[in-house]
Amino acid sequence: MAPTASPPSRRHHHRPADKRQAILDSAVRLIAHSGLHNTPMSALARDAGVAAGTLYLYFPSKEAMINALYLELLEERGRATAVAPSIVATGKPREGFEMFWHRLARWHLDHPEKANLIHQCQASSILTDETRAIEQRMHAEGLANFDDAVARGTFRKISVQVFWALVAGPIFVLAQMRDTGEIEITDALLDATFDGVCRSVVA
Amino acid sequence: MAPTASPPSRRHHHRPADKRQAILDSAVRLIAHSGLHNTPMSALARDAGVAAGTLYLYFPSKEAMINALYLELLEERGRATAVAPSIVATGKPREGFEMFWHRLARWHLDHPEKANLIHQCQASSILTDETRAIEQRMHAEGLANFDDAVARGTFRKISVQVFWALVAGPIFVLAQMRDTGEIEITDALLDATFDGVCRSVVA
DNA sequence: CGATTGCGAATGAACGCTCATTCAGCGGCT
DNA sequence: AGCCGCTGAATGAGCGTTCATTCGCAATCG
Repeated sequence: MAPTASPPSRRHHHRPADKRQAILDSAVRLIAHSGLHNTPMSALARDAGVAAGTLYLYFPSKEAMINALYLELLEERGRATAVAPSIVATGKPREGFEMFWHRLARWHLDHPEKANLIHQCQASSILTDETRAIEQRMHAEGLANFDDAVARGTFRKISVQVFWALVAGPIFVLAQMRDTGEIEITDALLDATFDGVCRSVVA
Repeated sequence: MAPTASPPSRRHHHRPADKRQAILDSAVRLIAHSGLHNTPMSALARDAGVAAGTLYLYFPSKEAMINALYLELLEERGRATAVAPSIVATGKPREGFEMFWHRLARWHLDHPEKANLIHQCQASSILTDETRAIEQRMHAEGLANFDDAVARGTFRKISVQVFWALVAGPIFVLAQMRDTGEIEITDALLDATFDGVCRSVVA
């Protein structure tokens, strides 16, 4: 059944290769295309090039797999949007913010399938309480510098929640419009949006 | 099971009462609670006080039912947020906008189950092309006055898409945070958000 | 005015199918 | 040989959907 070229087998043993990652990659692609609940484990296994049973060597259940995948995507997005502390620390917090926003927007637009999966997970009721708790912790970390920035007068005096809503909300809507084919994302459109976002939160 | 007083209107036979609406109401409640795909038709029928087969007298399939429900919710939201033309026509477009925004926010916050269902439908791949097309038509109607308002200098010169992203995005994020119990919505929080939105789109 | 009949609405048990999950066995490694 | 990662056919629960049957009412008949 081995279809395409097999990877240049890991020397020493055939280890639990990056099979796990292959499974997750397939999950992202298929679920973004067919939906969380129209993607059977069998299809997932076929696409990843493993047997159905193999999935259960890496994840205890479909639900657990989705939850793990969700958290890994959040982490990946967090890494992709992290701004070096050096930039924040220097007197250019405004630039740090622009960097962050553009990275967040870019991530959602460059990885439509991953962004879509995050969206599906949030809407469906598949995420466990534990996952939600971990997510909130990550979110809190990511916005740790916010209070400092407000204190320095970088941002207007608003709560973190309002800040996040004003900053991230527009990105999510743009991403969704793009998914439905309603719009094409251009640099001009992004810049215009960022301009609006700045007016709403920057002091 | 007949709950409220039935209108005496329909002469001739016992007509299809508001059974259809009862089904849709149950759908909103159960789906918001258990998720689109963890809500079997059987549970829906039980909650609505009808037999399983009855559902198929009103809708040809589950998918068709969801699509119909989705469109009806969009219409309801459209009606709830519509601003009288008289207000728009008079020299107070700024007030018209404030009215619209607060109504949109209120609707999402006062009807968490309905808003949640809309969200779930958009994320899942259950909506048909036809439904998406109708939705876009409705959306275009709703934003018909936008160009005029820009011409009059009410709003900054931005595209409709950017406008919608900046205006609605924050509301969706707030609603989602509220659903997960992350925040409690207060008038102050809403006002702060609206203030930010105004800065981003109002000239 | 009561009995009878016609008919569409409503029922709910049954059907077929899909899908998550399991497990007995296989093949290659050391 | 012994181990281990992996396989994939088998399992059975749960779901959407169907349809033969029943129900309730109104018009018609005696």
